[in-house]
Amino acid sequence: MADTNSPPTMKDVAREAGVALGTVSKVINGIPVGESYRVRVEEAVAKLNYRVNSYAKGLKTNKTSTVAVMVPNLVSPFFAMLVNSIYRELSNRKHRMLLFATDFDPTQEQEYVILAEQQKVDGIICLSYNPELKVAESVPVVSIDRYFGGQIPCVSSDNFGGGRIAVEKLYENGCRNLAFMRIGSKLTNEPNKRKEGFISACEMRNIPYTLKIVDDGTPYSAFEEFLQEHVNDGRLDFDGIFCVTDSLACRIAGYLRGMGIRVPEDVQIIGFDGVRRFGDQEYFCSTIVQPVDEMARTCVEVILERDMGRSPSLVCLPVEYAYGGTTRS
Amino acid sequence: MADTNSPPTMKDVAREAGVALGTVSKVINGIPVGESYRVRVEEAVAKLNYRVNSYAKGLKTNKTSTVAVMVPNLVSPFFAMLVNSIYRELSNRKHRMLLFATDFDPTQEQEYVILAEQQKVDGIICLSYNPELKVAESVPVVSIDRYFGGQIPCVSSDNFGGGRIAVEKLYENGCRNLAFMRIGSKLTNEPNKRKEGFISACEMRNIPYTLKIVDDGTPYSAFEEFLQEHVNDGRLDFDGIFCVTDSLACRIAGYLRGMGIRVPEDVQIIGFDGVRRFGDQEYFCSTIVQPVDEMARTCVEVILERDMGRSPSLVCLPVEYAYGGTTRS
DNA sequence: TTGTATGCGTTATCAT
DNA sequence: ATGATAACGCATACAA
Repeated sequence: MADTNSPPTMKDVAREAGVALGTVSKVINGIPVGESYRVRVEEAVAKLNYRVNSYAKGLKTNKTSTVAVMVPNLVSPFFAMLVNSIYRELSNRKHRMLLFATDFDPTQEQEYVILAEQQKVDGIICLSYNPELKVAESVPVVSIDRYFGGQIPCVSSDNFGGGRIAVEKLYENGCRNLAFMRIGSKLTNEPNKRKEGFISACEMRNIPYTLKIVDDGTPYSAFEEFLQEHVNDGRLDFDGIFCVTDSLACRIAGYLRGMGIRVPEDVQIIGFDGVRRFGDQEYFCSTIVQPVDEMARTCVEVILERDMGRSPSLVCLPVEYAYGGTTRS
Repeated sequence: MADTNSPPTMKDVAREAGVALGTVSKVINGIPVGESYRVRVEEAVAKLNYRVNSYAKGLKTNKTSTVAVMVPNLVSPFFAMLVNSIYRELSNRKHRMLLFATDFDPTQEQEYVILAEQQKVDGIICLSYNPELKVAESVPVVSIDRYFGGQIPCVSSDNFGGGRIAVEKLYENGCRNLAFMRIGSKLTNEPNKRKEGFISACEMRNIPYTLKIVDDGTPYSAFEEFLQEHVNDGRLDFDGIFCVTDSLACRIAGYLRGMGIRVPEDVQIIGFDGVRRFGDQEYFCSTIVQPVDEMARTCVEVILERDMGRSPSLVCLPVEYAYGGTTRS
């Protein structure tokens, strides 16, 4: 037995089993073959511990069963949750996940798209901050939370509806003077609609509101100063605050408590995302929960089944409110 | 121009540039070639938007520049942090990351190892819960937090030292009656040494201590009941608790506060891991911080440079205490 | 039903 | 220095 230390190939299996190469291939791929042949091949496979070489297979078939997933990072719990769900979905469909973290850098995003193209992935699922991302025609792409125009389908949650729900909930809980707070890129992405929904609901109900919106990179102390400006005689001007993310909501709650203002007794706060402590414990704050599993499932479906009929260009999934301690039940 | 819609190959580039195939390959790989040839090839590459097919390359060279990373999930902040750091490290070294989530399931772990082998990855970095994981000789493996024996190098933080540091810190802060709490698999992995370190330090200082250790799958209410049993006249028997993870520490703190016992005034708590709210904000609790970046760097180094001299079989990296609100100061 | 031969896109070994 | 050609491991069309 010429047992070199390199992994066995189909040829080795064929020799071991005393059959032809094509027969081995058929057995491996579940194509019917004479019973006795099948058994002999299977024995040889087991004996040699044979593993099909996906690189050879991918080269031949032009299918890699691999999808690239591109997000800013993995430490933000929302991204982590999203990637986790996408992974599960891909795994269920027998696909591998090649992961790229962009750190919000448009240049890196473009480089990773090129890498993914080289890897001949079956598709790219991206949460991109590059408004002019270029990607080859030949590789399917689905975008999360950013609408690139008709060519690239976009999956997002109902950000507008979420903004409205937050206002409705705060109103229902007795709030009559609201504030919206946001920090983030100026790019026109879907999450911007959280603000639109907030405004729309406030105006419909005739609720006075204030917006505090700052660009990415602004120190968070800007929010603290803003809050201090709105405290008179130890009382905050607002009795309800809607924050663009749970992360911001928690920061705001911390500032307020530090200023001696009680949450939720004096002011109620609702965030957005629906992330949980340690991934599976309670919500960090009362929040508008994004349907992460459905978003992940939709992304994967669109990527893997896009050829059957043009897929919808923008799918918007429903959100819901969840109590997390920063509202009155 | 026969412009089929399939991506251009080297052959197309060669034809476009009017040179031979080998010349194109050399240009692509930075092998010196006549100036005029190089320019023509580069122009053709740009014009056709050519991308090297890594599957063909990988098949030929038997190197894929891809590393498989296997963790239980991505939503636990510690795993998320770890994967994030490993990703950065791989990315710096121009490697791709193929990610597998095992959900703590030994069967899935074994299947993923086979998948990774098929993918011909350059190595596998795993945080495994399968004590008898089988992996082909030909693919390098590094294990995190579990020592498999001499063949497979293991990277972990100084769990024993961390346990000692926790005790020292609690003692220094005035605690004189300690408890250790743990939930997790019975498997002998490195984190078990947190308990050993705790005991060792307690005995060295002659501090009375109690252990509350339950198996994976036990409901958390077991801890709550345990605590209730140790409350007399509204006072807890212990004045310091060391928990095996930050996650558990936060749960314990929650139970205690619910029972009217103040943290850190009545009892101080130290966790383990050093995870932060939203990945980048404050620590969840006072904690023993694992050197995640160093662990990631070490894993990647061991995987990518293992052939030069036998790599150490067990590397243990230093941890440190950090204040996070559940201790005094 | 089984075996043989060709080619996927690339690198590398040859002559030229 | 450059161009033709043989593998890499597999799937598949075709011949037996």
